[in-house]
Amino acid sequence: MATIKDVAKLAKVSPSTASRAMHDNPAISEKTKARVRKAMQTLHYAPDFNAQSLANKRSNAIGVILPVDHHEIFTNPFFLKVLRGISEACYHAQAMVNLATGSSQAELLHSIDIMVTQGMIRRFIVLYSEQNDPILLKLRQLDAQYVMIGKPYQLVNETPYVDNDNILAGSDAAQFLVDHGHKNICFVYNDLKKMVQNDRMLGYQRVMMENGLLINSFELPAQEYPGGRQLVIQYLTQHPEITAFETVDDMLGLRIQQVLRSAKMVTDRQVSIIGFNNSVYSEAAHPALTSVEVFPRRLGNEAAKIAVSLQMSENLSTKLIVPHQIIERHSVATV
Amino acid sequence: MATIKDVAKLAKVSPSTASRAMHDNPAISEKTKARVRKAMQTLHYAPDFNAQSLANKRSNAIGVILPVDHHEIFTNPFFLKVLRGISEACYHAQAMVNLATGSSQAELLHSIDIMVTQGMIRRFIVLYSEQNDPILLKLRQLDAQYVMIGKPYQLVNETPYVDNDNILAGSDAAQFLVDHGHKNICFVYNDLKKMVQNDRMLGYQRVMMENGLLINSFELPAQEYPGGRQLVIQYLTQHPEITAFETVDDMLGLRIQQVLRSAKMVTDRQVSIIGFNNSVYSEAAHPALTSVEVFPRRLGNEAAKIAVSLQMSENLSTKLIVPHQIIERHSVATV
DNA sequence: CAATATTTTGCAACCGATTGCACTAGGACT
DNA sequence: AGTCCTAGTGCAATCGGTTGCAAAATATTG
Repeated sequence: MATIKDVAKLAKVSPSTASRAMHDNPAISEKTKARVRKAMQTLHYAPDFNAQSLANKRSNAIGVILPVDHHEIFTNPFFLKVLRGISEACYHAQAMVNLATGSSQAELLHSIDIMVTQGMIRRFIVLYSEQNDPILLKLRQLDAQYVMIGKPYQLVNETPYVDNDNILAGSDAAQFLVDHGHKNICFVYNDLKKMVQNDRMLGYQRVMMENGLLINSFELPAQEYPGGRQLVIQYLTQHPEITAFETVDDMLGLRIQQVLRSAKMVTDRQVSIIGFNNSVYSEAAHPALTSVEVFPRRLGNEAAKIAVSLQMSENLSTKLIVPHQIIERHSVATV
Repeated sequence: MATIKDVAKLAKVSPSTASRAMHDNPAISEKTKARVRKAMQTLHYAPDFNAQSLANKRSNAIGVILPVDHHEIFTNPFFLKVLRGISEACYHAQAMVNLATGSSQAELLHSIDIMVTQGMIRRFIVLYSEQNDPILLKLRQLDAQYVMIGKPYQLVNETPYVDNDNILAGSDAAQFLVDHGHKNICFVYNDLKKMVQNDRMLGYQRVMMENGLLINSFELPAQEYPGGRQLVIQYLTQHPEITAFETVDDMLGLRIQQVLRSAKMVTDRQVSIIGFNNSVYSEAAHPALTSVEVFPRRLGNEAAKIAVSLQMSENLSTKLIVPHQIIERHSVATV
C-alpha cells in the first residue's frame, strides 16, 4: 500500500503539502494540487483510516445504535432494511459502519462508551426514539453527535433526524378505514413510550374526532408475554361493536388475525385490519394484510447521509420527512 | 483519557515496559506487571484502538459480511438475529463490529477491499455459504481470515465455520412428516447454490430413500418474481398425490399456505407443511407453522467467538455444529 | 530595484500505541 | 576480584497520517 509519503515524493512535495492538497486546503496552489492528485491516481493511494483517526482524534466510522434487545425487535425486518440503507450511504461516503447492540441498557451504554473513548467514533445513528432515553444522555455527555430515526422527544430543534410523518400516516390509515365505512375502529399499540407509536395514535385520534367517532385503543403486549392471546379474546368479546383495527405494526395485526381465527370468531364476525411497515409476511397472511409502507431503507439512507456530513461542531440540525404509502391488500373490507 | 504514558509514569516504568506488561510479555517481572496493572486501574486506562491498529497493522474490529442484497434476504429476520449474537460475543471480547453490505457483488467486493486495506480489518464473518463465491476469493487474496456461518464449499478443512447439521435437520423434518403418515412429500427450495438449502434437501432425500418413498422437489422463486403463484398452483394440480411440503424456509411455507387458501384448494385438499427458521411470523400463520428452529443467535455468537480468537497466522480451523429443534405447531396433520 | 506584502511550501512535533536492540544490574562462576 | 550470563528495563524508531509555525518563493508597491 502506498503511503502519503510515496505520494509526496512522486509529486515532489512534502507530506504535509500532500496532506493539505488532499483536503483541498486553500493554502495550496491549484498547480500543486493537480500534481498531488495525479500522484495519488498513479499510486492508487488510499489513506489509512487508523492513522487518520489517530491524528484527527476522530474516526471515520458511523456508529449505529439498535434498541436494547427485546425479542420483538430482533425479529423485525424493519431494522435490517434500515441497516441496509445506512450501509449504502456510508459506502458512498467512504465511511465504515459500526454496530452497537446490547442485551441490556447497561451493556449498550458500555458499548457506546468504548466506541467513543477507545474507537474515537463521534457520529452515531440511533434507530429508534424513546422517551427519556439514557442512551442519548450518554451520547451527549461523551460529546458525540447523533442523528435519529424517528422524531426525538427532547431537544427536537437541536437534533437532526429523519422520520416519517407518523401522525399523518396514522391519520391516513384511520381515514382509509373510515372511507371503507368503518365507524368503530380500535387502535392497537405496544409501547406508547415509543414516539412512532404515539404519533400514529395521535393521527388516528384526530381522524376519529374529525368524524365524530369514538376512540378505542388497546395495548397488546410483546410476543413472548403469555396472556396476550387471552387479552385479545377478552377485548373482542367486550367490544362487539368494533369492526376494524389499526395496528401500529403488521405483527400485531397478524396476531389479532390469528386470535380471530383460532377463537372461531371469524365465522360470526368480520373484522378489518390495517397495519404498518409492510413486512413480507403480511403479504403471506390470510387475508393479505393492508399495510402502510414507511420505506425503512430510505430512512436509513437519509439518516446516514446526514450523519456523514455532520461537521465537528455543527449547530444547525437537518430534519427530513420520508413519505409513506398505503399498500392495499385484502384485510380491509367495506361495510 | 489516560494514555499509556500516564500509566507508565504512575508505575514508574517506561511506556515500552508498560505496553509489554499489559500484554503479559514474559520478559517483564511479575512485580512490575503488578505495578502497571494497579496504575491502569487507578487511571481507568483503556487503549486507543486506532493507535493500536496503526502500530499493529491490524484492527481489533470484526468485519461482518452479509449476502448481496436480494430483496428476500434483507427481509429475513434470521440475519438480524445472527448479528445480535455476533455483537454480543464481540462485546465481551472488546472487539468492534463492522458491517459490510452491497447492493451488487462489485460493491460488496469494493467494501471489503476498503475494510482490509484502509481499515486494517483482518478478521471477517461471512453470514452465508454459496458456491463459487468471489467474496471468499477476495478475502483470501487480501490475506484476511474469515469464519463462515454455514458449511463452506471449498477448503472445507481449512475454513473455520459454524453451522447447523442441515443434512440432519433436513432428515429430521422429513422423518417428522413420515412419522405423521405422509408418503408423498415435496421438498421446496429457492436456490440450490446455497449450501443450507442443498444440505437440507440431501437430508430429505435420505429419509425418503430409506423409506422407499418417491423424491419430489420444487423450486419456488424469490418473492418478487411474479409468476411464482401460478407455478405453485400448477404444481399442486399436476401432483394431486402430494400431502406434505418441507420448505427450506418458513417464508416459502407461508407462501404455499397462501396459495392453497386463495386457490380454494384448502377445502378439497389437506396439505401439511414444515418449514425452517422458526420466524415469529410462522407463529402467526394459519395454521401456525411447524418449523425447525436453528438458533441463529447462537450461530452468530459462536462464529464471533471463533473470529475474535483467530490468531495472525492460524492454521487449525475450528468447526462447530449448533443443534436444531423442531417446534411443533399446527401445520402438520396426521394422515 | 529595494522593501514589503502575500502566497506557497516544508520542518518538526504530535496523535498513542508497539518492538528491536542496547543497556544495566545482579548473581554465578572461575 | 574479574568475567560472563541472564533477567529486566528503557531508548528510540516506527506505524501513517495532521497541523502550527517559520521559511522560502513569488508578487506588489513606492
